[in-house]
Order: sequence, then C-alpha cells, then structure tokens
Amino acid sequence: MQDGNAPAVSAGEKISGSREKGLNRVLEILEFLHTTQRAIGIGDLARGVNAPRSTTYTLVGSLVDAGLLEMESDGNRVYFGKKLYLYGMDYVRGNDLLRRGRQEVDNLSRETGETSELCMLQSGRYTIVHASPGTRPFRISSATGLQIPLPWTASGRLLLAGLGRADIEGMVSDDDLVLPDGRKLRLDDFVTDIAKARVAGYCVTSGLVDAYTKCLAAPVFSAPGKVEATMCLVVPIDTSEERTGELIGLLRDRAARLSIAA
Amino acid sequence: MQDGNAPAVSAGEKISGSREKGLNRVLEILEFLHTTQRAIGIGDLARGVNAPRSTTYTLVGSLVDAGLLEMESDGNRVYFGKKLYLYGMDYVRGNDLLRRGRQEVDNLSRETGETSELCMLQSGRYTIVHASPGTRPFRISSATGLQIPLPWTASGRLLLAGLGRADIEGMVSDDDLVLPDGRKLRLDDFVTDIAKARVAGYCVTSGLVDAYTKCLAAPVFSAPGKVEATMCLVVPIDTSEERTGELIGLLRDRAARLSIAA
DNA sequence: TACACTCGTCTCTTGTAAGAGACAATCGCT
DNA sequence: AGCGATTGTCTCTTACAAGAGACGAGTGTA
Repeated sequence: MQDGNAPAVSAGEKISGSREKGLNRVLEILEFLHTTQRAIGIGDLARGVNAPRSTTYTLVGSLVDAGLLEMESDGNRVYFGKKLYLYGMDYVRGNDLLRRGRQEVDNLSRETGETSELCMLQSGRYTIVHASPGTRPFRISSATGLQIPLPWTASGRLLLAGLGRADIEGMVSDDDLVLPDGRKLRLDDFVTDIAKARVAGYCVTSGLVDAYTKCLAAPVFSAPGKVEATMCLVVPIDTSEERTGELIGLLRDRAARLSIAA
Repeated sequence: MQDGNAPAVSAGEKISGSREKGLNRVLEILEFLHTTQRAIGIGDLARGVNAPRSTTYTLVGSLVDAGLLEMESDGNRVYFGKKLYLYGMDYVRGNDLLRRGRQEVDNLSRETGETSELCMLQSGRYTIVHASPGTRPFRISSATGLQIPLPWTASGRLLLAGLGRADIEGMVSDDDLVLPDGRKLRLDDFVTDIAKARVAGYCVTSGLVDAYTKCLAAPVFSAPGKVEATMCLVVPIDTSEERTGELIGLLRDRAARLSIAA
C-alpha cells in the first residue's frame, strides 16, 4: 500500500543549485500552485519554485499544451487545468473509500449542522480530503486539500495509530509541534495521545488549532488495524458533554460503516 | 485564453523511437491511465505507452513518491493518486464556470429526469466535463471525462461556432467523421451544421452516437461570441416535438444564466 | 525438471534537455 | 523622456537522465 507517504522531512531538502530534473521541477510547480491557490505569473512562478526562468517557460509551455495547466486570459498567469480535474475525477471513481466517504461527510454535516471532514495522510501530512461546512453562522476554517501539521488535530492522532515511535518522529518536525498560538507540544505527550486514541477508538482535541473549537474524530479502517482515513466534526468548544457524546457515537457509527467494505 | 486546445492531429506523432523527454513520458502515462480507467501493472504500462521498462520504473517511482500516482495494495499495479484529486479540486475552486456549471447540470437532470451534461473542449477534443445520470431506466452512456469525436455530438457543433473552416478541419480527423454505426459524415455538412447552430443558438442531433437517443445542446459563453462550454440533455429519440421544445427552452435559459457572470 | 515468462533492480553510455545568459519589447514610475 | 524591472524568445554548452541490457528471483505450465 505504499502510496505517496514519504517522510515529511523530505530528506535532502536539496540545496536548490545545480541541474534539476524536469519532472521534479514540474512537481514543485504543481505543489506551489496548490499552496498559492490562485493563478500566478510565470516569472513569479520561476522565483517561487526557485527555478531558472528559461526552464520554467519551457516546462509551463509543455504543461499548458498538455492541459494540466491553463493560461489565464491575460496570457501570462497560469493555474491548474481541466486535465487535472479529469484525472482527479478518475481517482474518485476508482476509489470507493473516497467516494463513499465524501457522501457520508456531506450527510453528517447536513444531519448535525456541524462542519464535517474526511481526512487522510498524504505524503506524510495530514490532509483534509473533503469538507462540508455545516450550518453555523461562523464558518470554521476547513478547505478541501488543506494540509495541517499532524499534532494539531484529533485526526492526526488516529491516523498515526499503530505506528512505532520512530516512525512517528519521522513524520513530525519540530515546527509541527508548535501550535498556532505559540504553545509547544511535547513529542512524548503526542505519542501518548496516539496510543490512547488507538485503544479508545476515537479522539477529541480542544482548542488546539484555535481557542474556540474542539475536534472530534473517528478512524476508518481499510484493514484490521490499518487506519486509512478519519471522519471528524469541528464543533464549538463549549458544546455540552452530552451532545459531544452523541456526536462521537454518530461519528464512530458512520466511520465504522465506511470501514466495512473497504 | 490559450489553454490545452492544441490541434487534435498532434502534428509530429513521433515515430516513438529515440530518446523521449521524461516529462512527455509522464504525460503519456497519465493519459494512458485516463483511458484505461483502472490500475495497471508497471510492465503493461511500459508496453502501453511504448516506453522502456527501466525508464517507466523510474518515472512511476517518482510519481508515486509525489502522490500523483498510487501503488495498488498488490504492490505492482498503479493508478491515479490523491494528489491529482486535490489538484483537481483546486481547479474546480478556481473556476467559477465549472463549479456553477456542475450545479446547474445536477439541477437540470433532477428537474427534468433526463441525463444532463456539461461539455467543453479539452486539448481539441470534445469532453464531458460533468454528467448527471437522470432517472430513466436505461442508463445512457455518459461518464465524466469521456472524450468523443466532435462531429458525433450536438455540443461539438456549438463549441466550434465562430471558428473558420480551416480551424475546424484541423480539429477533426477523418476517423472522427465516421459514426459508430459506420456512416460517414461529409465535412461540408458538418461545417454547415456548425454555422446553423451558431445562428440558432442551440443544436439538436438525432441518432448520431446511437440510434435511440437525441442530443439537445445550448452554448455557454465566456465572452460575446466565445463559446466556452455547452450544456446538453440526452433524451430518447422518440421524445415529442412539444417536450423537446420545452427542454430546449429550459436548457437555453440555464446556459444563458451560466454565461452571465463568466 | 526444464522452459518461457514477468518482475524489480542495477550498471554504463550517450543523446539531449536544463540552464546560463543575451536580446528586444513592454511596462510602470518619476 | 529617461530609467529600472519584467516579459517572452533565442542560442549554446555540458551535466545528467533516458535508455539498452544484463541479472537473479519468482511464477506458471507442460
């Protein structure tokens, strides 16, 4: 099942100089566009991925021809293209878990009115694969494709369940342990949390990503013991014990349902 | 607005021999997976894109590491990966027309019960960008991402509106003019159809792709005169004149609504 | 047991693509 | 008008990736 889950540290980190393989440059370009989330000029792009201008022009040209990128109408800025959308839909079609997971998440947020998300590991990082906003007046931050440090989330604790301490260390950088408000988690505590979450079969974190929400998560298994994804709910931090319990029950039920036929 | 709309003939066609650029190989690999629509062994993949085995292993390795492809659990076969899905969602988010178009198509098929589609040009080919099945017992062929020769479709006639005869010829191969049942269209007739569709503001074709359906299409404009997409309905060929008229009216209305804010 | 495969991994060579840099054309700002 | 920054295109060199092919291990079948 080796997928794109390389250690987040990305090893060499490449001093950037020297000749870089074209394909790698392309991968960096795509990743860069993914982070900027908007069309960008080719010059800026070259600077952004730290590649020579001439090379960038050639590569972007190829990608535009292939339809992976599209040129904005101003004839300068580029962003993702239709072809990537089509490939993405192919992925969804070939992936039962994702297809059904999206459905369940949408249902869940409609039924509960809370923000609901489907999360997975992607290249060793926690990724919100699908999100459904819920009906609360305050829109809680949660965009599809968003990547967040594992230790900030309840889902992260579940996704790492079953891994050894060494593996966990490999996937968590020092920066990841620093919360948005500046507090720093201890790695030991994080490892302990993971073990606890594993036996509990769910996980709740309060006020980690921000001070006003808590996050409830339940694991989705692809095989006994193997956590493939998590479903989670983001609720106001003052949600009552009782309702929190209900929601966790519901969440675990739905997550278990997803696990069955995977 | 130059996007991936290169002429379908693909010019050189490359005799395949010799050294091929890694990036191009990758693009072929992606396209190949898109046509097979399922995971495939690396050996077969190499054969399929007609690339050396050793090269294919290296490239697939990179793509899997990057998360663009994922290795099936059997450790041999590969298919599209999560990252492509994420990039695809980025595309949707950055593309008002597509986002709203998907919505309208879903609405339309729910309201009418007929199969509805959003279509665009992609790399010079007619592409079903989004499809919603409708409620009829017979499921009409229509999968997202499917690519069909332009002359087979009503949408194709609208998408080429405004192009000169030379451009049209460039985008249509001889094979494209041969219908699934073996009949061959004359290029002149096709060009005439396009002109007619343009002034009419909609297009209907009967029994082209198969003998039992007709296809109603209306244009979506991104700028005055520029057809960016089409919405279409696929209905049984014996649908009454009256209902057909109603549906066309509805279709044109929705397509026009899409055009406004583009 | 031998045969004909496919698979994953390696090594070595050489054709070529990545990159440096120069260029004219625009753009924006005093 | 004058200046600096940016944009798209081009040429030339050489570092290096694509490819050929060999290898042993595994798999199926006669």
